[in-house]
Amino acid sequence: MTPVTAAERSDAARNRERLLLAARELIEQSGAAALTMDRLAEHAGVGKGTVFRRFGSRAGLMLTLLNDSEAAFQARFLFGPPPLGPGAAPLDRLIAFGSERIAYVLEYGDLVLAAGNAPRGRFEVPAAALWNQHVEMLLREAGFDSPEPWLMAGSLNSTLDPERLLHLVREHGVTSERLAISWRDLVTRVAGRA
Amino acid sequence: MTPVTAAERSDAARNRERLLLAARELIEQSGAAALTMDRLAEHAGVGKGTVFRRFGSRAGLMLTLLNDSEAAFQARFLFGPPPLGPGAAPLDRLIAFGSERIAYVLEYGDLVLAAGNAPRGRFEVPAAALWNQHVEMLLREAGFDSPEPWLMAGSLNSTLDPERLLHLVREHGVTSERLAISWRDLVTRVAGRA
DNA sequence: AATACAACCGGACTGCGGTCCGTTTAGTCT
DNA sequence: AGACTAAACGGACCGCAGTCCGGTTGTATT
Repeated sequence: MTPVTAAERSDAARNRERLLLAARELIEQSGAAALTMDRLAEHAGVGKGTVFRRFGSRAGLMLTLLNDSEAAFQARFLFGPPPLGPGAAPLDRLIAFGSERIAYVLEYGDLVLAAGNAPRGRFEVPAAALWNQHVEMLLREAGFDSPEPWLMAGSLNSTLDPERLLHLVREHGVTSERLAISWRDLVTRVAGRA
Repeated sequence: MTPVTAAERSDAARNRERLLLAARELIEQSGAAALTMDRLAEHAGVGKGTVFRRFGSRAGLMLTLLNDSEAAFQARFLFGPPPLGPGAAPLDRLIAFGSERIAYVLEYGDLVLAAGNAPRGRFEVPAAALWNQHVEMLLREAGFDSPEPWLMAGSLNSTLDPERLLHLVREHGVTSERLAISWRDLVTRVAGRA
């Protein structure tokens, strides 16, 4: 295989694996919030510069750590079984999308939070663009007619902001069930009949 | 006058004034994003410790700087003339609330952004609780019946998140008019008839 | 195997927000 | 006025994310 973009050097690949392994170990021990780039470099037996060359920033590292689960989530709402995936009624898919997203955020908690402190805000992230597009598509399919469908999709998505969800759960004891109910209520009113 | 809580010492009061003046000067020169606590201390001719004792954190400083305009905004939606203040139909007040909030966020831009990086997130801020309460009240008055009115109010408010609004305006050229239209569309669907 | 070079490495360095604590000072009491 | 004390002061200090650059190493070429 001769890739168009030059292949990654072997020592670089080795260090990337070391770093990801070390990161997961440290996070398992003390949580993602306590993970500092210095400690990660030390624990992986690597210089600090290497950490930043690989991941760009702390948020980039967290994004990389979340990559697999995020890809799995995307695969489920794009191609998976109903009601999340194609086949169900658009409104049902929308409701399922919110519920699953809420569950995802609660499961990965601190990791998602730390990934949110990206340089140019948390809106440039490719994943966010995909969610927006997906919600917009479902709105259209549900017969939604509005002057600003793209902004409406963004509004609905901002409702699922990890910082907000985790704040409600951790500081106010709100359950994921209540969050899901509130989401269902919201999208039902916006997109369809009561 | 003999206040219950001990009066502020004269040197403390003098330094607070100095700091606020210096902060406004520096912000006028280079914008709020470029304001560092070290520079502020130096420009005010004061130790760094003093800055933090007064305002607690950078976010606290920004909040203090916004205090007057925030109080004015609150007075307008609580006691001011319709359609923002009491007297108009609840749905119209809700629509006006969003428009005015959008205008406020765009006017104070970086200041609001910097105030948002508070210690325990941007949800503990007293002002946020008041907005929530206000939106929830207007929803009830509009005949809104839902399993989770408080969460719904929070969802609607999260739509007005400064980071999101400023991102849309600055990176995507969205106008405040379009944002206001989208808000109107959202709350109309949630709270009332089209 | 020797050469050459691009990619990579590491850790010292910077600037930031925030803390700590020994010193100074404003207000009060005698 | 002089003494006392709680409050305020200031700047050295810390841990952090992120940058920089002189030295090193993998890899392709001959």
